[in-house]
Amino acid sequence: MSPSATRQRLLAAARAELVERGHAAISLRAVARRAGLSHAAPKHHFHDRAGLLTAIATDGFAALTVQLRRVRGSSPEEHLARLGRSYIDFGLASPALFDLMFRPSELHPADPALQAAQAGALGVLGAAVSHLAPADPMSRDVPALALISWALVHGLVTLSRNGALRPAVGSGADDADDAELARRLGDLFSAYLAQALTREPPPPAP
Amino acid sequence: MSPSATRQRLLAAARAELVERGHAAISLRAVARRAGLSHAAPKHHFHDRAGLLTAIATDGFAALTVQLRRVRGSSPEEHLARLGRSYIDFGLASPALFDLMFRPSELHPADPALQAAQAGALGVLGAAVSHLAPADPMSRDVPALALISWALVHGLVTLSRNGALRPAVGSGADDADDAELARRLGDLFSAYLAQALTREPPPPAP
DNA sequence: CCAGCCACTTGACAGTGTCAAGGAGTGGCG
DNA sequence: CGCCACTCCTTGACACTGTCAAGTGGCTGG
Repeated sequence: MSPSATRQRLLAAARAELVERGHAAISLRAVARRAGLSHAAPKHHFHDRAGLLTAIATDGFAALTVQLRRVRGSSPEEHLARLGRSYIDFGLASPALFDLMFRPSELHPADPALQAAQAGALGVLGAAVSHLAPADPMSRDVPALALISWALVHGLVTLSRNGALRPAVGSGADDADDAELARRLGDLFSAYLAQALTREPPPPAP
Repeated sequence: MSPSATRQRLLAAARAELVERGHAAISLRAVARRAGLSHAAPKHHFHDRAGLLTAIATDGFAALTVQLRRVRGSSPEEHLARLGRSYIDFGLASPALFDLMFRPSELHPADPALQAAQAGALGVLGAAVSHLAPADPMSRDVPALALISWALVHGLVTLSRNGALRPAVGSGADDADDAELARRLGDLFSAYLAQALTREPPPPAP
């Protein structure tokens, strides 16, 4: 709870280990060593290994939320499209953190702080979609559309980092192409979504 | 390569450990014990821990492919919708396996057998989408739509198992409601997609 | 018959998460 | 002032893990 200095030091060390050692092969003893503490120091602040990871994931959701809140768009459609792009960028910029955030088996999924942070991120998407089509006859499906949009961008991040999109992009593709394809697919989806909601002719393809 | 008996026994034990111990906290020594072999037996057949997991993931993609190939639909739209539902069901029926299949950090992502199995599953979705709108002026975006559809159902599975959809479904929700919501969102998406492609009035909401 | 190979075991090593117990410092209270 | 309780952290230990090196058994082909 109280952000004691050593607790913060442990968290910083854990984040560093996370980004450089990659994925969740993160070791309590290694972060303690990096923080200059004894090997059981983490146990005191975060009861478990899962407890430490939960704290990091919670911070991750908070960071995602503020990043999404910063997004602006001249129209509701553009706003949603930029939100999706921002979400994709977040996932691709810090893959290890993003991975961890959606790995409930290694976290304490019932942790209230974690759930609150998670709900905060969804709230941004929900608000954006509800602004998109407030008077549309299908507006009762609007939360559903928020979830669909979320699932879409989330899936794009996952597949992109798996290289699963690569066969579609060509033989000489690299990671950057993969990421760019993910962004373009997100844009394309929001174009389709806007078209379906306004029932106007589709926008020119990118 | 050759499906020697003990190799099969190890794989079976590993799958059993995977479903009951959950996620990838699967231990080489535990599967060897369960298979009645010595603790280093897995090393001989699958060089690494990642090697074992890669073999299981490859089998998983193969199983997903045959399940998707079995799907039929009276119309291309219905076919795609049922494919999505089948994909979601697969992910929710065996969450640990599904998790593993999309965790390249714990696999050997460059393994040719794994990549082939992965491409096979995508091929089924790609074929379904290309049948959906062959003469549509936007048909050059059809592979993009296959990827979008894949990303959507994939994200739905991930979010559903995370309980991330739960806030939208109500306070008294449980896992079954979550799964049902994921399926309904998949159906809704395919309805939107069909509408966007045919530019006809939207179908009645479920 | 026997050399070679394949499939597997045995033994060892460093590293891990978790627990119990203990110590060092600090603040409060008689 | 003296003492106590408390929080924070360390130390030591345990069982367990993945990985490697070396060894063993049995089957096979020459």
